[in-house]
Amino acid sequence: MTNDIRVRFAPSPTGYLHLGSLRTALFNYLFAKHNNGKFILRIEDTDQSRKVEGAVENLINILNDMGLKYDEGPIAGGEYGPYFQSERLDIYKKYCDELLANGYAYYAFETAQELDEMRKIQQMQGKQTMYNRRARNLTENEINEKIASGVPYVIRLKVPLNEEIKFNDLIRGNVKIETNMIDDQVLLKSDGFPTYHLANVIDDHLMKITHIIRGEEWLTSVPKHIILYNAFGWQVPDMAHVPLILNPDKSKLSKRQGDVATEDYLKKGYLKEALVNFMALLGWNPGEGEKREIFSLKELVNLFTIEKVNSAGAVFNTEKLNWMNAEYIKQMDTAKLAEIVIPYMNTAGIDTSDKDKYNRVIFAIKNYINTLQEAPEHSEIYYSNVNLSEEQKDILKSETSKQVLNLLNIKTAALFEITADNFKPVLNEIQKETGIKGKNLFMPIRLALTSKEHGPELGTIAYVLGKEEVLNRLNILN
RNA sequence: GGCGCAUUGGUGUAAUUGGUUAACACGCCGCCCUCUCAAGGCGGAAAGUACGGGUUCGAUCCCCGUAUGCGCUACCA
Repeated sequence: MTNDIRVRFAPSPTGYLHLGSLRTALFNYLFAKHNNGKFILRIEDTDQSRKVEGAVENLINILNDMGLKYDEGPIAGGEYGPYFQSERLDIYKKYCDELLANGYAYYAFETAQELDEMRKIQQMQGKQTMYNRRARNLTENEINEKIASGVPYVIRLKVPLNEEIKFNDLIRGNVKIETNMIDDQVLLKSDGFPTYHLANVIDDHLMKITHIIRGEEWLTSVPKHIILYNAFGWQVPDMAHVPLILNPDKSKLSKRQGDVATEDYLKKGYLKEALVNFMALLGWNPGEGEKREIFSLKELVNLFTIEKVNSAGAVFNTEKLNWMNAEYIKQMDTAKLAEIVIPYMNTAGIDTSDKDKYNRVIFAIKNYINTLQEAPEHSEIYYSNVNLSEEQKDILKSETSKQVLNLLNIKTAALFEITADNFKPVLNEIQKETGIKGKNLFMPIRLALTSKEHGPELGTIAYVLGKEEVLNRLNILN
């Protein structure tokens, strides 16, 4: 690549990784890796009131967990650190002073209450709510006096009036906004911390970010950023605003309508590979006749281009996720599956210490589960005692049932052991010898072995239970 | 309210630089397999591309308007 591609994922540490953020991170990662570029993690922790303990560690862990390893960032380090915005305060201050000196920014002294009132009045008048830019008219003396007497202040962006800002979004094409509609955004808060707008422009430039890929919610603030880039005389990076992820009712994906944290889905037993695969296809696809749906991270890296990202929001469809997760589970090595399912089994009170049996259980349930969390319920028949209802007992009391079960008992006892495929022939023998077939043959056995009308084929059930347990369950009936 | 963005079956998407019987996947329905439930195999219903105007010999694709949805409208990101 001629010039090095550098992108960043810049979350604020909220304590968990929102699915929308996951996808933004994923797209950044895919774009970087596809272009042999660098993927940078930067922590946007400029809001002191929203600090969450341990959030950053968690974020880093989950990102790594998902396979989205960053090249530069907290802990990993890099040439352009620090990667915490809270540790870059002096940098922001310096550039802010530069803006002030060159007339691109100005001091303002309104209190939060005053601004609230201003907005309320504007609202009542049906006007657009924005700062009325009145501090632009303060004289130098007034400003100096206020600062000297310790009045708290912020620094605002002096938005050029009566202009039109145009930019080209890699996903949406041309976008234009009148500067008169743009607020004189606060750049530096009264606590000395920068706002997102200031910090992100400075950091992206200093960190040599070439492409900004972020959520659609930022689209309307791009002009503010462009004004800043221009004020500094910096080149504006390319931008791509990815569509939002939506609830089934098309509102923005929110907690109220289900889980939104990546961690929640991992906990529920969705595989990270499946989750990544699924999220990638939300708002993006390789196009051009590509018929596959299942892609590894590596394949995604190969195929990903920003131009193929959609511009409309995408509904998060849990049913498709379930299907995809089931696909990954089916393809997974059984031993590996057995291992990662253990915690789910143990929480559900299933003892997995008999490894031989446990592995047979996993083999049997592999095609039945969409998520790891569903494993215990499908394993129950192999571990819990048979518990028949009165109705089921009646079925077993019938003449044919007795005949079948007695014969099965004898024939099973005669087997050295039950294997994956020697039980079915036994059933065939019984059918031949007794003339009983179909439901009358199989259902009594199914009930005797599991006390359930539904389940895997009997050969599998018997194999999982093993000879001893099959005989146990048959004998309990007597 | 203002500004911005979006709009292909229920959902996710596809459709060479405007010309296709509008394709694929999930879901749904049916059939096969089968003792049952899944899985798997086969097939089906489901959009004429939000609506209305243009441009064009011809628009899912280009332009305008309307509607709807979403986003932004903080000393939050």
